[in-house]
Amino acid sequence: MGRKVSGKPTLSTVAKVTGVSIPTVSQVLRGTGRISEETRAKVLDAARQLHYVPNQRAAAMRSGENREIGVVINQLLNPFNAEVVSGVVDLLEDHGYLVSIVDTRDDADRQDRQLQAFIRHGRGGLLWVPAFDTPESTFDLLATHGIPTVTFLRHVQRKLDHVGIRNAEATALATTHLADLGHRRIAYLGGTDMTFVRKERIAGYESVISGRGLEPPLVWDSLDNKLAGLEAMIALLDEAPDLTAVVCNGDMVALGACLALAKLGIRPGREVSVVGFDDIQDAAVATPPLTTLSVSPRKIGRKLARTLLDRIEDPDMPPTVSELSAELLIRETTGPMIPRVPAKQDGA
Amino acid sequence: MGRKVSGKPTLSTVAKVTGVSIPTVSQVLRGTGRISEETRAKVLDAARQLHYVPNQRAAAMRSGENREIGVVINQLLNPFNAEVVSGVVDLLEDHGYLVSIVDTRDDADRQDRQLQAFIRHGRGGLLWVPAFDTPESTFDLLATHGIPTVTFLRHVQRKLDHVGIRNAEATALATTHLADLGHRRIAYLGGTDMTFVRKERIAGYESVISGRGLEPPLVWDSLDNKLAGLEAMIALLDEAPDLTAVVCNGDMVALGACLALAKLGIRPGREVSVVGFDDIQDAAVATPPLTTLSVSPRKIGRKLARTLLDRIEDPDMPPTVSELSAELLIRETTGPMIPRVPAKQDGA
DNA sequence: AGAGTTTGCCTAAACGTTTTATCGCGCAGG
DNA sequence: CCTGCGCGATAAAACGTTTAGGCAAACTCT
Repeated sequence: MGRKVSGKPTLSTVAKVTGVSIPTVSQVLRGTGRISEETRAKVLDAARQLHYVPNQRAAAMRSGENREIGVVINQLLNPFNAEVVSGVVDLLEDHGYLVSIVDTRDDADRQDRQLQAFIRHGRGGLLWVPAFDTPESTFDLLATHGIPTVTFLRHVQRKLDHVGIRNAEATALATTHLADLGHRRIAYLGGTDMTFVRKERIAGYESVISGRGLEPPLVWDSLDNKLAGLEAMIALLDEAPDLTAVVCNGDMVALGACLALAKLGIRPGREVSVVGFDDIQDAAVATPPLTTLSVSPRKIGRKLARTLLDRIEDPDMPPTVSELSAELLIRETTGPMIPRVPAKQDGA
Repeated sequence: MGRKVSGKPTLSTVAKVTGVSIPTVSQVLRGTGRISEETRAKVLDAARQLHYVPNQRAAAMRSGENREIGVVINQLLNPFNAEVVSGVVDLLEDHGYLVSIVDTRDDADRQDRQLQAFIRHGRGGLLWVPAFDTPESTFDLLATHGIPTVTFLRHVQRKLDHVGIRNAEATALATTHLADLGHRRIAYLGGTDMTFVRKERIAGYESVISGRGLEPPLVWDSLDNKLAGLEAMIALLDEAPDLTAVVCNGDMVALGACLALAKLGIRPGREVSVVGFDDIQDAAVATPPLTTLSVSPRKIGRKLARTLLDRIEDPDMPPTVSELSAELLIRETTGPMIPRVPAKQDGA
């Protein structure tokens, strides 16, 4: 006995040991077909003793089934995204899927390679935040291979399922809040390219500005991290010293902006109000705690997962779009407007 | 023409269109074997037109080659980890690997399921931060299946390759720095379980305490996030009001601690000094900027990837251990010791 | 007891590749 | 004119599964 001791155990190994045929082993392990109690026990025993682990690749190849899904995200370092992914994983792992994540860093070429790889390696479904300048050809690629795909956050193409945030509604909410507090000169800070998300958010902001007849809109660019937010805020105040409120494109920028204010001796929530977006963990523990627009990332994650599962089950449904409303969490970085004397400010 | 229009194109489709055999197509696409210029051109053409994408699963099954590697990490929300992963991906993607990430959230059961899944799905290599209470059986599982594996950060088992940080050296550096500034009552804050990492760090801290004859060591628990760090710091000061310096288990905790100090009207870097660990992005832009121990996460990432590649190339090498030294970045949360009058403190 | 049904297992084929061995062919050398 | 050889391509086998179909033996029913 012990012909081929080395090498990983396969169905054939188990079959040989047990003295039954390969399909029988397969059926026992998967609980299909008619099998006598006796054989079942023998097989299970042998499988356990050999530490047999099925080769999912071979299985998938034959059966077409595919329980591996890919998450393609633009920036894993962003805590909001990371939490969305958490929610996704929760639900999908419960359904027996293996979720594997990949970070495009908003580079369309990298993204293309990664998607190609996902296709080659046979992912059964995709959750995707399209990179900034995703070309049309990338969508064609996915369409050609008919992989069930749900985009999220960035709503780029209507042919795919989508889960997102009611961005315009959210920023309108924030801007209204500020207007109600008496602010009349309100800027929008954050984002760089005119991404779809940002476009929507700015639209919401501008609608309130013009609806309330406030000072003309002022949009200022910034990358999505604290340091950039800090620098941008300083520049912005230099440009518009009479500013009393800012709606930010994300919490990272908002927190950076607060740091900038502190550095200039201006108190966030007093002389200048700041509203963030995302409600990342840090927002609640910052000093002062950040007023922000909150959409539970885990909820988005679960919604995403559910949408993908539905799509996998019925690939021919018309595309679905779900948009979740944001909630305004009023903390301490917003307060009644206090007219500002545009003071001369020096660095540091 | 157009027998089977639907369905994904395979080698056989391309072969039929071109009028050559399947192996010929395979050889052309992979650049092996002897092929005439004429056929080569024909095949490439057809492949392109059909949008043919090789089925990597089938290929891997036949050839045994395996260009998919898995990253198993304990907490993706931690920015340090996320940056390590960035470094890994950089290098491995260049080598034609697909890197997929999975988050255990330090749950050993989940980790087990995920590793099982990785084995079933045939990952060719693993980069792994073992979860807190990883049982021995998990290591057996990996050993049985002989998957090239490199652990990082948590050095749990000597039979596997490892890339880590010289933890004891690092905290000793920090503690020495504080002692040099005149501090005599220095606490260690952060971490909960006695993980290997934490054990090493505390050892480094204690060695300096006893070497310099300072006040006896004081170790205080905290989860690894800002809020927990904040609460822990308050509790710690309550316990030891004469404290003048803290070495922290991570930047998140350290930043939380600084928030706590600010809340109590104590200036970090003046009345109480704080040293962090990791140098996450926030550390540099915090107010005041955090003195911290820095190990370039991307460097770790690249080292990790390199180690794994070596291991895959030669599976029979004896296990390798690489440890990177941390560097002390002195910013503004540490300063000369000022004797503290243990003031009565009330909440908020 | 014979016909029909159920039970328990097996054989054969298929999934899409890669690999190994082989084959026909034209050509150079003896 | 036969032999040997390099070239270009092919046929067949293999990877580890799952699925469909089949076939004896053991039951059930009249």
